[in-house]
Amino acid sequence: MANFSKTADCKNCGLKMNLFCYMTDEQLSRLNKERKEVTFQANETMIKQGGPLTHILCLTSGMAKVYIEDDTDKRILIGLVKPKQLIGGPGFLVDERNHTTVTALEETKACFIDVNDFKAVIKTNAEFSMELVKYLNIRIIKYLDRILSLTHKHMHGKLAESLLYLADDVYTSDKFETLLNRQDLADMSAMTKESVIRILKEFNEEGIIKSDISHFEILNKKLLRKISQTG
Amino acid sequence: MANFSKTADCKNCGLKMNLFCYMTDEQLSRLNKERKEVTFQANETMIKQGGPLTHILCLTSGMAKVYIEDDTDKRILIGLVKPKQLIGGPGFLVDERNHTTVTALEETKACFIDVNDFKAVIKTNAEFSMELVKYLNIRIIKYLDRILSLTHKHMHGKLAESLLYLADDVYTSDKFETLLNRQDLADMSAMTKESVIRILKEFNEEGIIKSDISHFEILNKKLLRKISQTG
DNA sequence: TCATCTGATTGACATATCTCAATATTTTCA
DNA sequence: TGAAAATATTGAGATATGTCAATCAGATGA
Repeated sequence: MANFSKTADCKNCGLKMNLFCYMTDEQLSRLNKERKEVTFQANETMIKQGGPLTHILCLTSGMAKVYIEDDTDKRILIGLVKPKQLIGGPGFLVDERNHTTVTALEETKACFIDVNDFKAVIKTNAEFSMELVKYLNIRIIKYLDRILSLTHKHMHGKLAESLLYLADDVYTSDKFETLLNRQDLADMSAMTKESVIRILKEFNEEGIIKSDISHFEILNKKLLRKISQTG
Repeated sequence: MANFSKTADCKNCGLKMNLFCYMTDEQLSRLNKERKEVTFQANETMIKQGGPLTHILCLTSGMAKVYIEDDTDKRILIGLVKPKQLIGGPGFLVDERNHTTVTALEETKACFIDVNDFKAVIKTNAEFSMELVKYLNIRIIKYLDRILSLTHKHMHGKLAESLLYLADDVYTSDKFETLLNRQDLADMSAMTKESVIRILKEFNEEGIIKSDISHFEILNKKLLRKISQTG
């Protein structure tokens, strides 16, 4: 199992930044000594909203989807998590509960970091604290953006935005294969799976994308961006 | 003009907490020496989204409304700010820009705290950093909640939620007078002002509230809560 | 290989919400 | 005070989106 490590490419990449860069060697090695790696199977729940927040998770392999849920069956997929990214934060120092549900999309490994170890680092490492504040602010900006998009954009715009997110931020390619199903795309875009299907069909007919069940290719990105912005 | 001060009642009240409690006397007095107080008239823009973030503002009197806007005229009112509360955070340590637009609802005074002074405190005061992380997490939880509400609730539920927010969090009374107009209520609830008017009328007819243009009284809070939850 | 199950697709229809225009009311300010 | 401007209200009609049920297609497993 891979150790937490400082990586060179993380300081300037927004949400993808690796907070561990800012830990001292000593802190990092303590974390590496204490942490426990766990393997989740596809579709397994890694974190359940409402449950106690005892650990922060850091993905080491695989991919997971992060949801917020309400009392009924309604939910929003707020993002996908990739290796090196942290999950399970918002309740930290607040109510020590999880505010998201995280599910493994495929076989996924994650390390459990005790929140107390995390606290200890904040207390003694101002550099790290600054980066954490930055990380949280990036998240806030992202969510504010999400509020605007999901409330004011029409279906075409919302779905276009989701596709761009997958291409640019998740799979970093305009051609990708995804494990997300139609309902997941719907949950990402705050619409129904039937609407997703209909608009995906339109996008295909208009030559904006080329997609089958799990394979997507963006053919006219400029137009897709425009739809995302004006939609 | 009142100085920043530690107040006894702020440690356990979520968003209303006063971060200054966690500063050392020295830090607080430095902040008090450096800060500049400015008076804004009603409807004046205090912070403009997209503009440079050079200062964090702290309200000392009055009230302000916080919006997020997109390229078109669409916007969401994400909250009201009262004295002692901070405004203008999200771009801090990220892109040093403002991500919200803040407008004075009435004559409002605010102190400008240089972001560098703010940074200096984080660097040297772990206790304060912890509280800042807590504060940001509370905000994240709030926004996640907002995403769910605004995307999945129907108009009745969204408006009920807005009214409860005003009564519980802003005016702390089930009977209140507000400077918000119908458009503001609409922007808060992600709907049109016409819809706000129609549903307000329904709520009045059903005896759930009693309202005229600016005066509101919640008569059946239990039902309003139920509408907010199931709506 | 077939039966079964799950997810994708399609279509018809219902409805929540917005748009726009007309009117009424309130506020502003000369 | 009265005219003008801004805001609130109402109604009719348009439309975006959801709902539900039927069908299809691919995956799974005995």
